[in-house]
Amino acid sequence: MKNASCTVCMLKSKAARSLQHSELDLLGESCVQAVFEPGETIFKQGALSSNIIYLQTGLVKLTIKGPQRVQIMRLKKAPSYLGVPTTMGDKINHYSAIAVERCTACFIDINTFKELLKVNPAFSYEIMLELCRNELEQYQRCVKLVQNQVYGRLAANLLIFANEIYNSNEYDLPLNRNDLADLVCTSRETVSRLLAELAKESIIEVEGKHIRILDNERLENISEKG
DNA sequence: GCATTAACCACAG
DNA sequence: CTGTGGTTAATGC
Repeated sequence: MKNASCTVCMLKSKAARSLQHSELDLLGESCVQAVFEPGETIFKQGALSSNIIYLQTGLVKLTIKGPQRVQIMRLKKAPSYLGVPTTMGDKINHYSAIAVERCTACFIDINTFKELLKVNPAFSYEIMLELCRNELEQYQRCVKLVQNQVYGRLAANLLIFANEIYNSNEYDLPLNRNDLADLVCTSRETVSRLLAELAKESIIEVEGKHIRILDNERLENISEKG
Protein backbone atom coordinates (compact mmCIF):
# COMPACT_ATOMS: atom_id res chain seq x y z
CA MET A 1 0.00 0.00 0.00
CA LYS A 2 1.19 3.47 -0.71
CA ASN A 3 -0.11 6.95 -0.46
CA ALA A 4 -1.26 8.24 -3.81
CA SER A 5 -0.47 11.53 -5.36
CA CYS A 6 -3.68 12.27 -7.15
CA THR A 7 -2.34 15.37 -8.85
CA VAL A 8 -0.02 13.43 -11.12
CA CYS A 9 -2.11 10.26 -11.37
CA MET A 10 -2.64 9.17 -14.94
CA LEU A 11 -5.62 7.00 -14.03
CA LYS A 12 -7.80 9.73 -12.58
CA SER A 13 -11.52 9.27 -12.89
CA LYS A 14 -13.55 11.69 -14.97
CA ALA A 15 -14.93 13.01 -11.72
CA ALA A 16 -11.49 13.57 -10.23
CA ARG A 17 -10.39 15.45 -13.33
CA SER A 18 -12.87 18.16 -12.47
CA LEU A 19 -11.22 18.80 -9.11
CA GLN A 20 -9.14 21.89 -8.33
CA HIS A 21 -5.49 21.52 -7.32
CA SER A 22 -6.23 22.08 -3.67
CA GLU A 23 -9.03 19.55 -3.80
CA LEU A 24 -6.78 16.98 -5.47
CA ASP A 25 -4.26 17.49 -2.70
CA LEU A 26 -6.99 16.87 -0.17
CA LEU A 27 -7.96 13.71 -2.04
CA GLY A 28 -4.35 12.57 -2.20
CA GLU A 29 -3.91 12.94 1.54
CA SER A 30 -6.75 10.59 2.35
CA CYS A 31 -6.17 8.23 -0.53
CA VAL A 32 -4.32 4.93 -0.32
CA GLN A 33 -3.60 2.76 -3.30
CA ALA A 34 -3.51 -1.04 -3.16
CA VAL A 35 -3.18 -4.01 -5.49
CA PHE A 36 -5.48 -7.03 -5.36
CA GLU A 37 -4.77 -10.42 -6.88
CA PRO A 38 -7.63 -12.50 -8.33
CA GLY A 39 -9.79 -13.90 -5.58
CA GLU A 40 -8.79 -11.29 -3.00
CA THR A 41 -11.55 -9.40 -1.26
CA ILE A 42 -11.57 -5.63 -1.63
CA PHE A 43 -14.39 -5.10 0.80
CA LYS A 44 -16.67 -7.51 2.54
CA GLN A 45 -20.38 -7.72 3.17
CA GLY A 46 -21.19 -7.19 6.82
CA ALA A 47 -18.00 -5.29 7.59
CA LEU A 48 -17.87 -1.67 8.65
CA SER A 49 -16.99 0.57 5.77
CA SER A 50 -15.46 4.01 5.86
CA ASN A 51 -14.03 4.16 2.36
CA ILE A 52 -15.11 4.72 -1.18
CA ILE A 53 -13.06 2.65 -3.58
CA TYR A 54 -11.95 3.94 -6.94
CA LEU A 55 -11.06 0.99 -9.15
CA GLN A 56 -8.24 2.16 -11.43
CA THR A 57 -7.57 -1.05 -13.31
CA GLY A 58 -8.91 -4.59 -13.33
CA LEU A 59 -12.19 -6.38 -13.00
CA VAL A 60 -14.22 -7.19 -9.88
CA LYS A 61 -17.35 -9.13 -9.02
CA LEU A 62 -19.92 -7.73 -6.64
CA THR A 63 -21.49 -10.48 -4.58
CA ILE A 64 -24.28 -10.59 -2.07
CA LYS A 65 -25.43 -13.38 0.22
CA GLY A 66 -28.91 -14.54 -0.67
CA PRO A 67 -31.23 -16.79 1.32
CA GLN A 68 -29.84 -19.87 -0.45
CA ARG A 69 -26.30 -19.00 -1.50
CA VAL A 70 -23.99 -16.25 -2.65
CA GLN A 71 -25.12 -14.41 -5.74
CA ILE A 72 -22.95 -12.50 -8.16
CA MET A 73 -24.79 -9.24 -8.64
CA ARG A 74 -22.63 -8.10 -11.50
CA LEU A 75 -19.13 -7.65 -12.77
CA LYS A 76 -17.64 -4.20 -12.76
CA LYS A 77 -14.77 -3.10 -14.93
CA ALA A 78 -12.30 -0.32 -14.17
CA PRO A 79 -12.40 2.60 -14.18
CA SER A 80 -15.26 2.91 -11.76
CA TYR A 81 -16.22 3.74 -8.22
CA LEU A 82 -17.13 0.87 -5.93
CA GLY A 83 -19.13 0.96 -2.77
CA VAL A 84 -20.68 4.39 -3.06
CA PRO A 85 -24.19 3.09 -2.32
CA THR A 86 -23.05 0.72 0.38
CA THR A 87 -20.77 3.23 2.12
CA MET A 88 -23.01 6.27 1.82
CA GLY A 89 -26.24 4.36 2.37
CA ASP A 90 -25.32 2.47 5.52
CA LYS A 91 -22.51 1.91 7.98
CA ILE A 92 -22.23 -1.75 7.06
CA ASN A 93 -21.44 -3.11 3.61
CA HIS A 94 -24.42 -4.73 1.97
CA TYR A 95 -22.30 -6.57 -0.56
CA SER A 96 -18.72 -7.68 -1.18
CA ALA A 97 -16.28 -6.76 -3.93
CA ILE A 98 -13.82 -9.45 -4.97
CA ALA A 99 -11.06 -9.08 -7.55
CA VAL A 100 -11.58 -11.28 -10.59
CA GLU A 101 -8.53 -10.02 -12.43
CA ARG A 102 -5.54 -8.23 -10.94
CA CYS A 103 -6.80 -4.88 -9.69
CA THR A 104 -5.42 -1.60 -8.51
CA ALA A 105 -7.72 0.42 -6.33
CA CYS A 106 -7.65 3.64 -4.36
CA PHE A 107 -9.27 3.82 -0.96
CA ILE A 108 -10.77 7.22 -0.33
CA ASP A 109 -11.83 8.27 3.12
CA ILE A 110 -15.59 8.72 3.23
CA ASN A 111 -15.40 12.13 4.91
CA THR A 112 -13.06 13.46 2.25
CA PHE A 113 -15.35 12.05 -0.41
CA LYS A 114 -18.37 13.74 1.15
CA GLU A 115 -16.48 17.00 1.41
CA LEU A 116 -15.59 16.90 -2.27
CA LEU A 117 -19.22 16.20 -3.16
CA LYS A 118 -20.20 19.33 -1.26
CA VAL A 119 -17.62 21.74 -2.59
CA ASN A 120 -17.38 20.71 -6.23
CA PRO A 121 -20.58 20.40 -8.26
CA ALA A 122 -18.81 19.09 -11.35
CA PHE A 123 -17.36 16.28 -9.28
CA SER A 124 -20.75 15.49 -7.76
CA TYR A 125 -22.34 15.51 -11.16
CA GLU A 126 -19.94 12.90 -12.52
CA ILE A 127 -20.51 10.66 -9.52
CA MET A 128 -24.26 11.06 -9.89
CA LEU A 129 -24.01 10.14 -13.56
CA GLU A 130 -22.14 6.96 -12.77
CA LEU A 131 -24.62 5.96 -10.10
CA CYS A 132 -27.56 6.51 -12.40
CA ARG A 133 -26.04 4.50 -15.20
CA ASN A 134 -25.35 1.70 -12.77
CA GLU A 135 -28.94 1.67 -11.66
CA LEU A 136 -30.22 1.51 -15.23
CA GLU A 137 -27.87 -1.37 -16.01
CA GLN A 138 -29.06 -3.20 -12.92
CA TYR A 139 -32.71 -2.86 -13.94
CA GLN A 140 -31.93 -4.22 -17.39
CA ARG A 141 -30.03 -7.13 -15.96
CA CYS A 142 -32.78 -7.84 -13.48
CA VAL A 143 -35.61 -8.23 -16.04
CA LYS A 144 -33.37 -10.31 -18.21
CA LEU A 145 -32.58 -12.69 -15.36
CA VAL A 146 -36.19 -12.98 -14.31
CA GLN A 147 -37.84 -13.31 -17.69
CA ASN A 148 -35.33 -15.07 -19.94
CA GLN A 149 -34.53 -18.75 -19.96
CA VAL A 150 -31.02 -19.89 -19.10
CA TYR A 151 -29.97 -20.19 -22.71
CA GLY A 152 -30.74 -16.52 -23.28
CA ARG A 153 -29.21 -15.41 -20.02
CA LEU A 154 -25.95 -17.17 -20.80
CA ALA A 155 -25.87 -15.75 -24.31
CA ALA A 156 -26.47 -12.26 -22.97
CA ASN A 157 -23.57 -12.54 -20.57
CA LEU A 158 -21.22 -13.94 -23.21
CA LEU A 159 -22.08 -10.86 -25.25
CA ILE A 160 -21.40 -8.55 -22.33
CA PHE A 161 -17.89 -9.99 -22.02
CA ALA A 162 -17.33 -9.42 -25.72
CA ASN A 163 -18.92 -6.01 -26.11
CA GLU A 164 -18.52 -4.29 -22.80
CA ILE A 165 -15.62 -5.88 -20.97
CA TYR A 166 -13.07 -7.07 -23.51
CA ASN A 167 -14.22 -5.32 -26.69
CA SER A 168 -13.40 -8.41 -28.68
CA ASN A 169 -15.18 -11.44 -30.05
CA GLU A 170 -12.45 -13.57 -28.57
CA TYR A 171 -11.53 -13.61 -24.91
CA ASP A 172 -10.58 -15.67 -21.88
CA LEU A 173 -13.35 -16.03 -19.35
CA PRO A 174 -12.13 -14.63 -16.02
CA LEU A 175 -14.53 -16.93 -14.15
CA ASN A 176 -14.74 -20.67 -13.67
CA ARG A 177 -17.95 -22.51 -14.59
CA ASN A 178 -19.28 -22.19 -11.10
CA ASP A 179 -18.91 -18.41 -10.96
CA LEU A 180 -20.31 -18.11 -14.44
CA ALA A 181 -23.31 -20.08 -13.20
CA ASP A 182 -23.71 -17.74 -10.23
CA LEU A 183 -23.59 -14.78 -12.57
CA VAL A 184 -26.24 -16.23 -14.86
CA CYS A 185 -28.31 -17.67 -12.00
CA THR A 186 -28.12 -21.30 -12.91
CA SER A 187 -26.17 -24.42 -12.03
CA ARG A 188 -22.60 -25.20 -12.98
CA GLU A 189 -23.77 -28.27 -14.92
CA THR A 190 -26.18 -26.29 -17.03
CA VAL A 191 -23.45 -23.83 -17.98
CA SER A 192 -21.26 -26.71 -19.15
CA ARG A 193 -24.02 -28.22 -21.17
CA LEU A 194 -25.15 -25.01 -22.80
CA LEU A 195 -21.62 -23.92 -23.72
CA ALA A 196 -21.14 -27.32 -25.37
CA GLU A 197 -24.48 -26.86 -27.10
CA LEU A 198 -23.57 -23.40 -28.41
CA ALA A 199 -20.28 -24.82 -29.67
CA LYS A 200 -22.03 -27.70 -31.39
CA GLU A 201 -24.23 -25.20 -33.22
CA SER A 202 -21.08 -23.33 -34.32
CA ILE A 203 -22.27 -20.19 -32.59
CA ILE A 204 -19.21 -20.03 -30.38
CA GLU A 205 -15.93 -21.85 -29.98
CA VAL A 206 -14.96 -23.07 -26.51
CA GLU A 207 -11.56 -24.23 -25.33
CA GLY A 208 -11.57 -24.28 -21.58
CA LYS A 209 -11.92 -20.65 -20.64
CA HIS A 210 -11.20 -19.33 -24.08
CA ILE A 211 -14.31 -18.17 -25.89
CA ARG A 212 -14.62 -17.07 -29.45
CA ILE A 213 -17.87 -15.82 -30.84
CA LEU A 214 -18.41 -17.13 -34.36
CA ASP A 215 -21.97 -16.11 -35.06
CA ASN A 216 -22.74 -12.84 -33.36
CA GLU A 217 -26.13 -12.54 -34.96
CA ARG A 218 -27.46 -15.85 -33.74
CA LEU A 219 -26.00 -15.29 -30.29
CA GLU A 220 -27.79 -11.96 -30.06
CA ASN A 221 -30.95 -13.57 -31.24
CA ILE A 222 -30.73 -16.16 -28.49
CA SER A 223 -29.93 -13.45 -26.00
CA GLU A 224 -33.11 -11.56 -26.89
CA LYS A 225 -35.54 -14.42 -27.18
CA GLY A 226 -34.18 -16.60 -24.44
C1' DG B 1 -50.29 -38.10 -21.19
C1' DC B 2 -46.00 -36.19 -23.44
C1' DA B 3 -42.27 -32.92 -24.22
C1' DT B 4 -39.30 -29.47 -22.53
C1' DT B 5 -36.49 -27.16 -19.23
C1' DA B 6 -33.38 -27.15 -15.72
C1' DA B 7 -31.89 -28.57 -11.04
C1' DC B 8 -29.60 -32.04 -8.16
C1' DC B 9 -26.60 -36.11 -7.59
C1' DA B 10 -22.88 -39.00 -8.69
C1' DC B 11 -18.79 -40.13 -10.79
C1' DA B 12 -14.75 -39.86 -13.85
C1' DG B 13 -10.92 -37.46 -15.83
C1' DC C 1 -12.35 -27.85 -11.61
C1' DT C 2 -15.15 -29.76 -15.55
C1' DG C 3 -18.07 -32.63 -18.40
C1' DT C 4 -21.56 -36.11 -18.71
C1' DG C 5 -25.26 -39.25 -17.66
C1' DG C 6 -29.25 -40.44 -14.95
C1' DT C 7 -33.10 -38.89 -12.32
C1' DT C 8 -36.71 -35.85 -11.04
C1' DA C 9 -39.89 -31.91 -10.54
C1' DA C 10 -42.36 -28.25 -12.64
C1' DT C 11 -44.62 -26.32 -16.52
C1' DG C 12 -46.99 -26.11 -20.84
C1' DC C 13 -49.39 -28.12 -24.70
